[in-house]
Amino acid sequence: MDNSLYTCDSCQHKLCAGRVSIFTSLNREELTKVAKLIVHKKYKKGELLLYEGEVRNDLIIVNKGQVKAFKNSAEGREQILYIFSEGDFFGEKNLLRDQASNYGVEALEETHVCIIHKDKFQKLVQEYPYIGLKVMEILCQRLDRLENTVETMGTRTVDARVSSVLLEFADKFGKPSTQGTIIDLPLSREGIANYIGLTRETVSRKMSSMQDEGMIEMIGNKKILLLDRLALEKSIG
Amino acid sequence: MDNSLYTCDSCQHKLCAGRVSIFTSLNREELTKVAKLIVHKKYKKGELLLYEGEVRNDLIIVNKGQVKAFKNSAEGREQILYIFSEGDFFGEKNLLRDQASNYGVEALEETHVCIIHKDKFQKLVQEYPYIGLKVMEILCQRLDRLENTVETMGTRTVDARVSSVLLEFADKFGKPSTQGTIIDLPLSREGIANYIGLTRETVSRKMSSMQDEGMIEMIGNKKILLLDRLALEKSIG
DNA sequence: TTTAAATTGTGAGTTTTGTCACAGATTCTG
DNA sequence: CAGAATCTGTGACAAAACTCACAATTTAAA
Repeated sequence: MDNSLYTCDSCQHKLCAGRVSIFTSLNREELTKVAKLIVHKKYKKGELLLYEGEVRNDLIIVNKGQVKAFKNSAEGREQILYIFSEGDFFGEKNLLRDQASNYGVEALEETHVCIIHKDKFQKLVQEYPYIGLKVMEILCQRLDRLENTVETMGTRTVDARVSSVLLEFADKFGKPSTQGTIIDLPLSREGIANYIGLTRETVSRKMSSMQDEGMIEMIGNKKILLLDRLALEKSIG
Repeated sequence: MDNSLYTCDSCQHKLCAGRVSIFTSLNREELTKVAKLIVHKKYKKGELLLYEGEVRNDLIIVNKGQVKAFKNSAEGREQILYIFSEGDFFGEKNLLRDQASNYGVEALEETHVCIIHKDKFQKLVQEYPYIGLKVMEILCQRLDRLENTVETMGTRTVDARVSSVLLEFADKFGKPSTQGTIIDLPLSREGIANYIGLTRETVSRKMSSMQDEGMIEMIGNKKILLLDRLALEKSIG
C-alpha cells in the first residue's frame, strides 16, 4: 500500500550517484558499482520520507527535488532544521548504528532519493576511504551552519535573522539576473518563519519593510529578487 | 612570552590519552604510542585557547578542566555554543584541512589539554580506523545536540529553555544526593543566559520562580539542587 | 479559464522579554 | 578573615514580538 515505492526512471543508475558530492571522486567504473547498491524511491509533495523517532539502517541521498527536516515542539510549533536538495544526504547517524532519527523529513515537492544500506555503505567506505572523509567533511559543514544558526537565533535582531535566511537561500537557490539575484524560495513565509524561529506575521512585516527600503522585491509568493545584497550583509553585522 | 605553554605534569602521558573517549578502545601499549604524539598545554581561567577565525592544524582534547566555545555578535552579545570538559575535543575540522575556527574557546577554570597534530592524527586513524568512527559518532551526537538547541531556541517558552539547560547540566555535571541532584554550574547566570539566548535578568527571574515552586534550590551562585526533575521535564513537553 | 483553496499583508491590542538602575549577596584575594 | 570585586535579584518601564482577526492576493485545481 506504499504508493511511494517505484523504481526511479528519471535517472539512469550510472548517472545519479555521480551527482552526489560524496561520490564525486569516483570514476565511471566505480560509479557503476555504487549504482548497483542503490535503491531508488519517489515521494510526492507533502509525503514523509522519515518521521521523528523512526529507526532506519540506511543513508538517504536526495537525487532530485527538495525536502525539509523538522522537529515539532510540544505546543505544536514546527522548527525547520535543514532544507536538503539535490546532492544532500541524511540518515548519516545510521551508518554507525541503528538509531532513532532526531527529526522528521517531508518532501517540499516531487522528490527522488537514492537509498543505500548501512552495511553496503560501510563496505564502500572501506574500499574508498575518501568517501568516509567526505561524509565527515559535510558533517563538519553542517555543524558550522547550525552553530551559526544558534548564534543568529540567540543574539541577533529580527532584521538580521531575516537577512541571514535570504542570503543563505540566495547562495543556495539564487540565480543571477540583470537587476540582482532571483531566489526561488523553497519555503512559504510560514516556512521561513519556522526556519528562523519567528512567526509568519513578523517575517511578512520585515520583508515588506525591506521591500520599502529597496533591498528586495517580492515577486509573487515564491520568488524574491535580491536587489541590494550589501545592505542585507550590513544588517547582519 | 606565551606563559600558558608548560609541560603537563599533572598527568603521566600514558594515562591521559586513556581518559579520552576516542581512545577508549586502545590497549595500554597502543595508548603509550598515542601518548608520544601528544603535546600538553595548560591554561589559566579566562585564557583563550583559540580565537574565532584562528587557523590551526591540530585537534585539541580537554584533559582536565572546562572551557566554553562561543561566538560574539556584532552588537557585542555572546552566544555560548558548547561547554567542553574532560574527554571532549574540538578542532576536528582541522583534521580534514586547515580551516578557520567558527568559534572562540576560553578556559572557565584551570584547564589542561592534549594537542595532537593533524598529520599524526590522520596516521593514527589509518592504523586504528575505529578512532575515525568514534570521532564521527561524536560529531553526530554534537549535531543532535545542536538540532535540539535550535528547536528549543526557536519554538520553546523561556521556562522550557531554562529547564532544558538545567537538565542538560544535571546529566553532565550533576551528582546524586539524598534530596536530589546537586549541579555544579559551569557558568554564571549570565553565562547560562548566553547559552540559551536570553538575558541574565530573565534567567534570574525564572530560576527564582522555579525555586518558589519547589523545583530547584539555589545553593549560593554556583550550585543548584535539583529537587523535582519530573516537573522540569514536564515543562519542556 | 474559472473557481476554490491556500497564502499573505496588515491593523489593533496583549504579552513577553529586554533595558536600566541599584541594593544585596556571594566569591575571591591578599 | 576582611575587604574588594564580582555576581545576582528585583522593580519599573520601554520595546519588541506574538496573537487574533480579516481582507486581499496568489496559487493550484477542476
